[in-house]
Amino acid sequence: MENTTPQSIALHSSAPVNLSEIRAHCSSCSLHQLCLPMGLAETDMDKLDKIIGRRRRVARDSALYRMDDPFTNLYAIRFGHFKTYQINSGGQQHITGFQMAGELLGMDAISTERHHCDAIALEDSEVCEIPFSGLEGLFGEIPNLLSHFHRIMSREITREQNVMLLLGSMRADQRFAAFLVNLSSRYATRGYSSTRFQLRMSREEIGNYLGLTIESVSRLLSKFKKLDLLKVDHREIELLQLPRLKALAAGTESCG
Amino acid sequence: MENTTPQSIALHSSAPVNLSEIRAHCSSCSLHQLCLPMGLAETDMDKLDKIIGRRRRVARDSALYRMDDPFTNLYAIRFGHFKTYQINSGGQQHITGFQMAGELLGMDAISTERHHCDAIALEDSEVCEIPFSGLEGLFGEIPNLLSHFHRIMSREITREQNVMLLLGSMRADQRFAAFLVNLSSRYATRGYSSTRFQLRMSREEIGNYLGLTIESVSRLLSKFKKLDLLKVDHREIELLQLPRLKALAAGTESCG
DNA sequence: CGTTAGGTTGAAAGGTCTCAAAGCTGGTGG
DNA sequence: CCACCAGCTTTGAGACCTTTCAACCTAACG
Repeated sequence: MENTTPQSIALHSSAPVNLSEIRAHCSSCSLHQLCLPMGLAETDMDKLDKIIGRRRRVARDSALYRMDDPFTNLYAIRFGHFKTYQINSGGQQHITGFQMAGELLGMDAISTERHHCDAIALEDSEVCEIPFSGLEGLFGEIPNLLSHFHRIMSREITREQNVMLLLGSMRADQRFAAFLVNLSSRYATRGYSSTRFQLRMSREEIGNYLGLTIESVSRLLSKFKKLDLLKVDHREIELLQLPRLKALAAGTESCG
Repeated sequence: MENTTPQSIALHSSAPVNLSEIRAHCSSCSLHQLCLPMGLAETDMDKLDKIIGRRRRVARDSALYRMDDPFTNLYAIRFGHFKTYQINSGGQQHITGFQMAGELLGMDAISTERHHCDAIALEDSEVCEIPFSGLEGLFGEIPNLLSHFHRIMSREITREQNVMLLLGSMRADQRFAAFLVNLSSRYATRGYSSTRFQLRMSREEIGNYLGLTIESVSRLLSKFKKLDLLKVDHREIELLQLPRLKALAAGTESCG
């Protein structure tokens, strides 16, 4: 049996993180049309490569960073999934997002130079460390990089506004449908199936994110199954009627 | 009676916006330690002045921009208050934020070059138009401006995460307490009283923002009044026990 | 002084949560 | 190979919180 896949390396090592000191190369990365270097010329991508730190493995359930950690790097996800959550003063956590390959983590830390949330790997994952000071140094040289960085931050703002919309004005079934539709489209842009995928998070994590209890999520899954909107087997999901799910999320259609 | 105050100009003119063509000057603006030019040297502030467009009046209830409007400017609020809201596919609106003097509007439009929400003045207000292309041109020249801009965008991300926390995991009374405490601290940083201020938004708008009905907001006000946490007279509010309100928002204390 | 918009209050309904129990699955050890 | 356990999930019943629906109030305004 081969022992060289990322997962196996992480699993067989004693240390859960920082396993890989391999330098990252944007130009050879399959995600570069989705990630920070999007649209960059080859020469500019090389410059970006020079400032990018090592690739870093993060084993399942371990932290990429924790709240209040000093901010030095942004992280681009190479593969795997993460969740980010805040802990309120009552001690309970609330998940603010699930992130997947090609997405950038840590932007909320720029303002105070400390991370505002915990970022935990949902499965064995790998990220590129992007030292922010190095990135700032490149902005003057590569205007395209700067403007794309602004677009990424702006997109994060609109993403969060959509979640506010979801939490502030949708019923439980709408929220859950919107959640599934959102995952679906993100997998689609990554070249995966928009109708069959694996949930990387537990029911509890889904509920926490959507402002629902685990029982409500479970009931909604059962209800959607009964309505033939989807099939579930553990975390394996197949969306049978994506259009109806979209209509449900939009509030156009109701599931009495 | 004088007819030269910002309000009266706006009120007596036929056109609701674009009344003022006076060029803005950051250095003479009382908000420059709160706003985009924060921490800038005098000479850099002058450069910023050169690219900043006119000041623009926005009469109460009229739009600074609308969803899908093409994005050309960011806006810094000089005085007055705004609300921003999204409209979901069902046609109902959801308020994503209330903005006040010194805060920046429009950052969510950078990613798609179209505005993602409506921005409506809650009272007669004035903003500085900041052409984004001009701002981008300055970033290379003034690194401090760029890094402060990044801090502002990052702060917007954390602000929204806090709202997600509020909507996703707080009870109605906690939400309302958190809302009041938030306003209180923002007025405090602007040099106003942290305990006495005027609500610029209707009960309906508060409820919409907090994911509650107008009736719930009204009941919470009555409840808080009964508990001697505050006094209300229409939109005039006095917080009588800010510490207890903070404890309520934090979930440390409960109001049975 | 009637009208209107915004706000308050009450009673009933509804949705989601809480609590509880049971089912399923994968891992462990005999 | 099977029994057993722990963790996650599902399902049910009742409670609770917030909403809905309705009536009433108040201030502003023509």
